[in-house]
Amino acid sequence: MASELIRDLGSEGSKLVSSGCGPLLALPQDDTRPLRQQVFEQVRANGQMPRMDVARKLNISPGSVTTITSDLIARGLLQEVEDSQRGPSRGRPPIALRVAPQSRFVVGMKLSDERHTAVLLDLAGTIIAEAHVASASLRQSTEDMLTEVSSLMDRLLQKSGRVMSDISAVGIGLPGLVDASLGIVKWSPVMLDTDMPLRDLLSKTLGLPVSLDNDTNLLTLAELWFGAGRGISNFAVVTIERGVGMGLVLNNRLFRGALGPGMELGHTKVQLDGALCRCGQRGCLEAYVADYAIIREAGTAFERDPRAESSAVSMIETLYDEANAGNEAALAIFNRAGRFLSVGLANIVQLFDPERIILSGERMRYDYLNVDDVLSEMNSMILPAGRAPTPVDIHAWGGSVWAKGAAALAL
Amino acid sequence: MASELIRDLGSEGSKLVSSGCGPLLALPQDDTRPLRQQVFEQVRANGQMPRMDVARKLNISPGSVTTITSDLIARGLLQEVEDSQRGPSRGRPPIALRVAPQSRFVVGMKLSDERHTAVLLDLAGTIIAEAHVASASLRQSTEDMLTEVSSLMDRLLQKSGRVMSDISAVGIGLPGLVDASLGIVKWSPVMLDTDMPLRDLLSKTLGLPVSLDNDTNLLTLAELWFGAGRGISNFAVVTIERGVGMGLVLNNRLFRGALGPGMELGHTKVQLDGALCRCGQRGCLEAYVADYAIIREAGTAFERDPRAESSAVSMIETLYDEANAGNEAALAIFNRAGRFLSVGLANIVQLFDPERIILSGERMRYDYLNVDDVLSEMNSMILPAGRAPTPVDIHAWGGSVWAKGAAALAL
DNA sequence: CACTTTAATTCAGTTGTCAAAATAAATTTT
DNA sequence: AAAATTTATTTTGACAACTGAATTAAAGTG
Repeated sequence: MASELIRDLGSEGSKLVSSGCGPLLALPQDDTRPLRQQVFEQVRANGQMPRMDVARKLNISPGSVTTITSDLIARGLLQEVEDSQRGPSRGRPPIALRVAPQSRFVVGMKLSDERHTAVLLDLAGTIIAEAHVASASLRQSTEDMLTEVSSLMDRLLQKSGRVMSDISAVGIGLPGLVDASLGIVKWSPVMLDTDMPLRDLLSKTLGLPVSLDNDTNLLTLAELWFGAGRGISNFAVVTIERGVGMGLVLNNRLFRGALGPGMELGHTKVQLDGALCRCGQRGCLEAYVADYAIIREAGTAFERDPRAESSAVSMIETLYDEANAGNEAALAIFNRAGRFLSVGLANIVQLFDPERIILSGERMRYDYLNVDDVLSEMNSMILPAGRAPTPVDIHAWGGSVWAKGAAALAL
Repeated sequence: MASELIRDLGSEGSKLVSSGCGPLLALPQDDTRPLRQQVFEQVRANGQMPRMDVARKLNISPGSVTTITSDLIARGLLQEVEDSQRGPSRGRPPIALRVAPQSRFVVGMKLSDERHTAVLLDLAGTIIAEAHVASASLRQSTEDMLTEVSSLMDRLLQKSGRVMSDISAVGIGLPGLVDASLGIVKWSPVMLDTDMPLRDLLSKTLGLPVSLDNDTNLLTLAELWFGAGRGISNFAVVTIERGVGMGLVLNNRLFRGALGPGMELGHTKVQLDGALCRCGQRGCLEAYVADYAIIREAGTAFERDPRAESSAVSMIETLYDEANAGNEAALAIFNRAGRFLSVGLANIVQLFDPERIILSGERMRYDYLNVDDVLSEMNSMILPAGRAPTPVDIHAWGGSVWAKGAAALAL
C-alpha cells in the first residue's frame, strides 16, 4: 500500500537524460514591471522625492527618469512640488515629485455582519472620505448585498462630492473563504449563497473594476501599504477577532497560499487531542484563544450559562474585571489562552522565520492576554535560544483600516 | 509597558499625506533574468525542445529565439538534436535543441559526519561520475575539512577523467546552520569551528566558485530540480533523519527565511509542556518523532539502557521487529510518533497551504511510521474538511541525492 | 508538380535605456 | 560682482534588444 507511494529518487538518473532538469517554470512570471510603473511606485512609496533620488534608488540613468516623469506628469499622475523646502546646500535645488492627489481615486470597502465601511482614497493613499452603512441582517442574499454595496457607494460619493466616473477601481474585503484570483466567494459568514462570483457581479453593478479578497488578507495589505509592514519584505500579520487568522507577506508580496483558502492559523494544532474546537476537531489554537473558548472555560469554572449573558463581549469583559480584581480562576483562564497563543506565534517563527510579527486586532483583546508574558514565552520557545528575538508589533486598529487595505488591493 | 507597544494604525491618517503609501520596495530585485538565460533554462527544463516551442512558451518572437539560440550554440552551450523523431505531420520539421552535455560540468558535494559524497554533473543534469571519501572524525577542524574536500575532488576528477579546469562551479551542503548568502557556517555538527567563512576558504582552495548551503535546503533543491517538485510552484519538503527538517519552495524558488537559520520544523511545538526535547524545551515535534525520542520511549517501556545497544539504528530496528511481531507496547510507540508527525504535517498545510508535501528520508523510517495512518490522520486535521487533501509524496533517496541538490545550487 | 503547412531565418523598424554633453540654478570663492 | 563650484535636470546621439513582416526551408498533400 504505502510502499507504492514511495519512489526512489536516486535511481532516476537514466531517465533524466531526455527529461531535462531544473524547475519547470510554468509561468513566464513577468515580474519585471515596466519601468514607468516602478518610478511611479517609488514616488508613491516615498511620498515625494526628486528625480535624482529616483534614479539613484532604481539604478537607472537620470535621463530615463526625466523621460518617464515628464510623461507621467503629462498624464496627470505626478506633479512637481512647489515649495520643496530644504536646508542650505550647494547646487541646483532638487524639485521633488509627488503623486498628483486629485488625479484618480479608489474606493475600499469592508463588508461585515454588522455594518459595511467604505473609504475613498486618492492615489497617494490619503483618505478623502469615509462612509458606513448598517447591514440589514447577519447573513444576506447576494442581491441584498449588491444593493447595500450600491447604497454604500452612493453615500460615499455624496459625502465626498465626487461622481462615479472619478473612481478608478474598487477593492472589497469580506470574511470567509474567498478566491481572490477568480473573485469568487466560496463561503462567507455574511452571505447566504456559496460559490458566488461576487466580484463580477459587483463589477457589473458598479460599472467599475473590482478586486475581492479575504478580510485578513486585506488587513495584511493595509500593514504592507500603510502600517508597520512597509519596508519589511517578510512578515506575518496575526489577527485575533472571533477566530484567529493570519496573513503573510513574502518578498514584499502578499502570499495567498497555493491550493486552498489561504492560511488558517486558528486551526493549527497546538495540542494533540486537545480542547474541542468549533470546527469539530481537537487541539486547534482557536479552541484556546478565541472568545468562545474563553467563555466556555468561564462557564465551566463559574457554572454560568453561556446563554445567560447578553453578549460574548460583555461576558469576557466581566471576566477580565474579575481577573484584575484578583480572581484566581479568571486569571488562570486568560493566562492559559496567552500561553497557547505563545505556542502559535512561536510555531510561526519556527516555520517562516519572518522579520517581524504584527499582532492586529481590537485593543481590548491584547489587554486581556497579558502581552509581555505572551511575548517572553514565545521567545523562550524559539530555537536557537541565542538568536535575535523576532520583533513583534501590536497594532490596534480603527474600523477603517480594513477598508484601507481594500483600497490598497484596488491600487 | 505593553501598551507602549500598541499603536493605533487607524489614527495615522494625517501623517500619511507626506509619507506616501505602498510597500517600500527596498530591493532593486532585478528579477528579470536576461532573455538569453531564460531561453537556456527553458531548454534545460524540457530536456529538449524546438525553437518555435521556446518562442511560444516564453511569449517572444521566433526571430529573437533564432538570434539567441545561434549565439548559445556558438558558445557551445546548446546543440541541435539530430534525430528528432516525430510522427507524420505537415510543414517543415522542427529541429529540437538541447543542452550540450559535454560543454561544462558542475560538482555537488555533501559533507556529513560519516562520509562525504560528490557527484559530477553536466549542464543537462546527468550524473557523469560519483565519488566518496570517509570522513576522518565526527567533528573536524576547518583545515582537515578543506583537505578532505580537496582529496574528494581529486578522486572525483580521477574517476571521471576530467581536470579541474573542466569544472565551472561547485555546490556544497552540510548539516547545521549555514548562511547561504554569506557563505558562512555558523554552526555545524561536523565542524569544530563556528562562524567560519567556509565558502571563501573552499573557493580559494579549489580555485572555483563555490556555493554553500544547509543540507535540508539542498534536498529541497534536488526535489525542485530533479524530483517531484518540478513544475510545482509551492511545496514543502520534510526530512526525517536525526532531526526533523523542512525546506520550502515558494513561487518556484527556495525560501530561506528572513532573519535566522531558516525553518525548523523539528522544534515546532505540538504539545504545550510536552515531552522534553534535546534542545531543552518541551513539546517539540522532534521530541516525539526523532530517533532519540523513540529510543527513549523504548528504554522506558522495556527498561533497557539506551547505551547498552550498539547503535541507535539497530535499536530502532529491533523495536520495529517487535512491533511487527505483535508487541503492543512497541507498536504504541511508533503509533504515537506517527500521530505527532501528522500534527506537524497538518500544521504545515494550515499555515502554508502548499500544493504538495514531499516526505523525504531513508526508506526505513517510513516503514516504521505507518504512512497510511499518518496521512489519513493528517488530512482529518485539516480545515475545511471538504477541501481537496494536499497530496503527499514520499521519496526515499539514495545517498547521491543531496549531492545532486548541491550541484543544482551550483547551476 | 503545384499547393499547403509549419519551422526557422533575415531584416528593417521600434522601443527603451544609457552615457555624455549641455543647460539650469543654486552656493562659494576670488 | 564675477568667476568657479556644485548639484539637478534636460537634451542628444548611440546602442542593444526585441518585434513584426517578409522570406527561405523542408516537409506533406492532392
